[in-house]
Amino acid sequence: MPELPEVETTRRTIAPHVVGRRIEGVAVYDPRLRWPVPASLPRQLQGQSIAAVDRRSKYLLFRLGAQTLVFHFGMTGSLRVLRTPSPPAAHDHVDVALDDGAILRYHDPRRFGAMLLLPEPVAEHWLLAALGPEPFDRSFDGAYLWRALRSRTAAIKLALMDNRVVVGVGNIYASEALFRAGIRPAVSARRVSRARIGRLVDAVREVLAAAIDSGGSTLRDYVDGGGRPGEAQLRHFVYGREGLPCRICSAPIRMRRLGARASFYCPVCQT
DNA sequence: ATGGGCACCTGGCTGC
DNA sequence: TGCAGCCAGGTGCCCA
Repeated sequence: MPELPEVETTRRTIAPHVVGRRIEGVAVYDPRLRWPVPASLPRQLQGQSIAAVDRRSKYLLFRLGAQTLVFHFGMTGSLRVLRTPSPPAAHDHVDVALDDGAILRYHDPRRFGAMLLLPEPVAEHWLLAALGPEPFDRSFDGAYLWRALRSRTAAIKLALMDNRVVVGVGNIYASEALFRAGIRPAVSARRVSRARIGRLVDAVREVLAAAIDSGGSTLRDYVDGGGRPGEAQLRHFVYGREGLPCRICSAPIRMRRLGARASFYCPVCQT
């Protein structure tokens, strides 16, 4: 599901509806997520006001003051704002009712997602504490990535998807960024030259920024805070395009598995 | 510390 | 039409 662009698009589409609002009540229809939604959560959330909606990695953070309501969407999670109430459907897990009548509804068929209420500073919670830099942060540059990868023997694509190296890059955008940088996904990370690592930093930023501009990628489940699908999947150069002609050189796109994840590349544009 | 593989769960698609 | 098998955007955890 959601990689950084999808979580960020959700954040942007939801924030105008929820910032400054007070939580009237919470209904949990099915607490079975990656970690069970605590029975005490509705009582703890009731009456709290949402000061801001932030994102860290693929986590969405609703700042409540002393606590933060944290969502992770796993593979199939989505969060949307309902302006007019409707009865919960299959896989709708939680409704958060706001003081203006809007409903924040969490939907997650595969239930790999999470909903947690954590004390501030939430950045120090073990789930977030070991995360690497944000891709748009200044600290994520060629020098940093070179240092982070120079001793890593794993495939460059797997290293790029390692949250300790850089956050937010999942299976779609790892393939897309490596295509843009001209690097084959299976190459050992430490064997990629310093110059190409620099190009990869730019490629990661460009790919993620373009996907955010397109409202994220919708392969199956993803919708933004308004319930709308994204369009970034229409602009993928390699992901999901095995056998189709490369958009640059027309060579057939190839697929191979790395760490059990499908990885797509152009055998001509990437070396 | 790093790497590899599995597990968690549901639904959609393919091929027999 | 039915059904088994495979696959899917993530990541925590176990073992080498």
